Amino acid sequence: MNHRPRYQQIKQFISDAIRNQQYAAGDKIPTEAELVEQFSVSRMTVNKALRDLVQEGWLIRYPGLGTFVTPPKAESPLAEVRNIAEEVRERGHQYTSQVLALNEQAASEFVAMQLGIPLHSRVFHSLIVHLENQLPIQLEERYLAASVLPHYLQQDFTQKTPNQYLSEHYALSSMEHIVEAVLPSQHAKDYLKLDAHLPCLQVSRRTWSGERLISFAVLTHPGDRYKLRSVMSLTVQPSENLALR
Amino acid sequence: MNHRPRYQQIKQFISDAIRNQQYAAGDKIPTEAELVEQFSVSRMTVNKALRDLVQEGWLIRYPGLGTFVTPPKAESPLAEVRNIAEEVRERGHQYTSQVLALNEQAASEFVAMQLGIPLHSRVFHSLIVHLENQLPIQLEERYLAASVLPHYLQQDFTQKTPNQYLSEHYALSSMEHIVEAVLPSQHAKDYLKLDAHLPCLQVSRRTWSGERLISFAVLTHPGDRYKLRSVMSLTVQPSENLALR
DNA sequence: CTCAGGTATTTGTATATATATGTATATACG
DNA sequence: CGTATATACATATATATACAAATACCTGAG
Repeated sequence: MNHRPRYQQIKQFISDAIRNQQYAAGDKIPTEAELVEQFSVSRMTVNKALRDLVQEGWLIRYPGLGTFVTPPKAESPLAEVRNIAEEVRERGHQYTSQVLALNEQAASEFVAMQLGIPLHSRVFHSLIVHLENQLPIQLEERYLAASVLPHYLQQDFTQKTPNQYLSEHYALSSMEHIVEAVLPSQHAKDYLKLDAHLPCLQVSRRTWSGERLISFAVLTHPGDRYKLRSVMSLTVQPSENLALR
Repeated sequence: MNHRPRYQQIKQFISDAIRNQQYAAGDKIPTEAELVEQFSVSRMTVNKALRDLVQEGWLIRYPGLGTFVTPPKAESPLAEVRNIAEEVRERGHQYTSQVLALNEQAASEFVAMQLGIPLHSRVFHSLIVHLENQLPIQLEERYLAASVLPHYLQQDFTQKTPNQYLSEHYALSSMEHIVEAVLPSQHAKDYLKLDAHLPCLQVSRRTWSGERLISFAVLTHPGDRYKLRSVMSLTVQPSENLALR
């Protein structure tokens, strides 16, 4: 069944527990002796796993005391999800953004379903346009339950993208994307300065921290100008307004 | 008798055993020493066979541990890449397909670059439209190096999708997708029966088996009718014709 | 009470051994 | 040149054992 080297499985187990926040920063994790017991391996195998995790920056160890979780750097599994501001700057271009809306709403049926919360419960909403060399490249419409981040509305999102702000408060662990090609909505036409006939890429993204659903965002890109690169599998899914029968 | 090279016979024997489920995913297969015994050959011959099977994605090896059948879930996310025919049938709809083109070509600059092969080398090309209840839902244009699957052109792709055919001959291990929203090409307009102003989802997919790049395909979907669901991260990437400076 | 010293706990490190794969070289054959 | 063999050495995983070093805790002397 399990074919990978034992020490790698142990590494996985521990780093998973840290990502899931079963161990918080500063927590003491089990001793080598306890892990030997738990995994039925020799101490040197456990030691190899822990030394690796120290090397990778997950843990810090003190002889006589134990092994402790180090504060998580940018080393979240979503390191692969690049921040749009960083991407733009890496291309050597100027990044700016405009906050078009930032307010509190009662959850509509759609938003409530996406976030898995009761209808009409309080949600925060933001609408931001991201610009590369003054040219709008992404329209970001985001919703999150008010209880998730009570000070969301006080943030200045021209300085820090909502995604950055979320990452600082939650160890984001998984995402789901649904990608569609659509004609631009009125919003998109206005703020991305698009013609009505230009196709747009619309990405609906939900973000989890462990089991907790944190945020729902709709990202709209001018389709002829940007591509989305994925490292994973895609499966075809019929849209709601599909009339096939 | 059989005068194929010994190492190929060994490859065949092992990959057959995997296909026959004599070894399940994650199972440990015999060590080189044991196979040397069994086939009465030198270790280097066994080693050549096993290295090939690793390259083709069937096996994964660890020094000191052994050789294991590549597991489907943990390390190959492609279990989630659904076959379009199966997806349609799971929705209780009728699946059909039409082969619009099936031929051999010299690799164009674009195709050669995508497949990482020399310019003008021989490639197979197929153009297939997939239909759900008679309605075209995907246009699949596919290229692969002729050396990868010499009998590709002899297949009946109304019975078996190219992807199915590939999976039977290679343990597909990774994919890369680039997703764009575009207006339909002439091909797409003709075969998907779309209006010129309807946005399309265009998915460029490259498929690997281990380290080997197997195939390049462009899948076009009517954007208002289908969505693509992804379970992974996406990063924005500028397209070639981006004029920002 | 403080302090020195012993003890238990925990990690750090080193060595040896067994196993299995990774790689390189030389040779031979058709 | 590709196939196949023979040999040799390197590398990676895992176990077992031993001892060193850092820390915390307890205890008895003063």
